[in-house]
Amino acid sequence: MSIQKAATIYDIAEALSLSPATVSRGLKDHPAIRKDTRKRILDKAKEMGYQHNSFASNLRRNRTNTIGVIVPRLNSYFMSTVIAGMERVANKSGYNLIISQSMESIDKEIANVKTMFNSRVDGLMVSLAYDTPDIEHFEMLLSKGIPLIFFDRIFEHPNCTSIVIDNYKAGYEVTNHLIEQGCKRIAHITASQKRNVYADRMRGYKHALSDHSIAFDENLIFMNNLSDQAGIDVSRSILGMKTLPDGIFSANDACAVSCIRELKQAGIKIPEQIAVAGFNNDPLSKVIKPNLTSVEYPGEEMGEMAASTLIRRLDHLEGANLNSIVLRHELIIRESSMRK
Amino acid sequence: MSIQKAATIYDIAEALSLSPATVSRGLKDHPAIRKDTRKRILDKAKEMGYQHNSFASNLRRNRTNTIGVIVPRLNSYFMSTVIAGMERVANKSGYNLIISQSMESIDKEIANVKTMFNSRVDGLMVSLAYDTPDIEHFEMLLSKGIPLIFFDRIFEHPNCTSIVIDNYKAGYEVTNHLIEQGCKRIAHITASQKRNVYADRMRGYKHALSDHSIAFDENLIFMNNLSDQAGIDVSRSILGMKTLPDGIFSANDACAVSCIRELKQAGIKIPEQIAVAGFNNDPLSKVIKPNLTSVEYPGEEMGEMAASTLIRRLDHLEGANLNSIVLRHELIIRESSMRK
DNA sequence: TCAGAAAATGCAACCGATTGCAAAAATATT
DNA sequence: AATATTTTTGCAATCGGTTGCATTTTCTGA
Repeated sequence: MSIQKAATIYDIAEALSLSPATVSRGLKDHPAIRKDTRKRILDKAKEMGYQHNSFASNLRRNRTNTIGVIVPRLNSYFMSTVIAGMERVANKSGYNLIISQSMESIDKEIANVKTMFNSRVDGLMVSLAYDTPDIEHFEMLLSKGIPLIFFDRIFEHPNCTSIVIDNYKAGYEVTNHLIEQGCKRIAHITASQKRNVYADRMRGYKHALSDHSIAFDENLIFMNNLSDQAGIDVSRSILGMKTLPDGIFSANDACAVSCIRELKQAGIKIPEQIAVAGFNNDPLSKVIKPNLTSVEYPGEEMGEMAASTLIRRLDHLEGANLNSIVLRHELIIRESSMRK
Repeated sequence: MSIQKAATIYDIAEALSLSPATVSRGLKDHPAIRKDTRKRILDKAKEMGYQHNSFASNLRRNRTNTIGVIVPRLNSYFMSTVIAGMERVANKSGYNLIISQSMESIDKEIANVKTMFNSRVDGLMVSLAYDTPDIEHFEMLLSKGIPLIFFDRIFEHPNCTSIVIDNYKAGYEVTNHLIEQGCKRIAHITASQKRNVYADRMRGYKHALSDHSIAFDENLIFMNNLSDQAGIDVSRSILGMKTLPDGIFSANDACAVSCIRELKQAGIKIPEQIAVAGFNNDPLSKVIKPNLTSVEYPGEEMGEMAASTLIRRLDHLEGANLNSIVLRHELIIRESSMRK
């Protein structure tokens, strides 16, 4: 296997008796280059198999054309959908994506930010870990003017754009729907209240209860990591209660699904005895029997929005100073909560 | 927001009346630097908030510490699991991951390879698109000695390591199992036979049939993109057949699941009338009723393997010249195929 | 045909870290 | 104390594009 050295603009310049400067300009669409000169350069470049060296370019221009992404975990349907959206937009605009996961740990998140910073990303898109208390660890980026965008699990900050859905409203709608179906004791499964997504949904839940004069009951709140196992644990707790709840609102679908399975196994009728609703509209929700009521949540669009907002900002285009973008959401009512 | 300029080794050198060369060496553990000098350098670096500039370094060393990944699609459970594994390993070894998706299109795949090449990735990990006919578009990497690793959807090549499972054997096992459950007319849903994963599973299917003296029937083969919709289409075709098949082996779970739903809706009893098996052990398989028989497929491990093999090769370590790594798989038998 | 304007190209200094080799400083040897 | 060794440090070139400004070439119009 012969390893050939890459052709540079110097090689092209020499071959055409031009200066590297002219070649550099010719390779882009710099106006001060004659059309035929540009053509000669382009042809020769192709002939010599020239490939642009981004590092030299980055070094000089102090830009990397790389965008960092930090997410809690990659292996969820929602998150991979978001990333797919980001990738599409970034790629179209000539940006690369560097992706890392915090594994829901603040320490790993801090380490990731440092890595991103050292990699000189042009901008960063972040969805926060469960227990991240503040965003001090992003200060090094902000102080250097590197744009930071939060999506889904956000943190309010004057210099950062956030892409979210209205979690409060969605939480309200879900709870309201369950109440309308006759539920009076609605359990809520949620996660760290440090995160807006969970805190807001909970607020919506509480508000809907109070709007229907239902007293909030601390014992009906289950706070965990929303995993399959957590769903099983919650179900067991529920089954051990003197009075069963008649509704469950889970802050994600995975947990709701494993609840349903566990409860069904214990002979509980869904939705007759307990109506269940989840969140995210994961593919699972259409497969579980009974089909799971959930909130449709535009992951791909969220990713696209985050990326295009960031890129607009990087390219100094207009309309990039928004502080918050709220995407639509939709309550999808299915059998798991329908008592007619 | 004040934007401060980054400190460079020149700044440190000046502050300590040293040369940039010494600082550069001091920042690493170069043996020819006195301990106390190194300490002074390190301290000053921290004090000045020095951050290593990888671009200058990359430019000079002609390395990027970046690994490219090209996958057909990001938004599947299996793929995001693979990527999670890769990310973990890469991150631990100080490599970044640049990820892009081919959307199952050869043209996009070619474009992605070019981007990766221009980004000067140190190595590339690829799972091929459906209809990629050859790997000519990777030649530019290979001729430059850039390591290329295929995983899952591979292409045999003397210079490339492949990470796979034994798809032939798995296909055989699934089919054999269905036959043991009494199936005699087994439909097979698969995708482009250009891809090893599908061709091998099909070979296993055929071989199992012939080992049980069951004639291969062209009409029982459905070739499509294995999407939800494809599953629905296949189900309709099946329902329109004079003689129904009594078994279905789908090359992925998503398609198997949508088949089951469609068939159940048409009143077909699963597994009594038609036994069904999928592939991948997607979370869906444990939720669909009846639970879906499938093949467990170690995504995370595949990702870890691909990344660690590549990194070993980049670091010129031993044991990195393997041509093929075959991971374990396991047939998980569930209700959808159990006729006792 | 020639001055002057406009267009095209070239010069040379960057960007910041790396590294072979030379030079200087510190230590050891006689 | 003078010389030979061993450690440390510095010089300067290099990686490959980019870009402000100067210079050359081409084009206009009188």
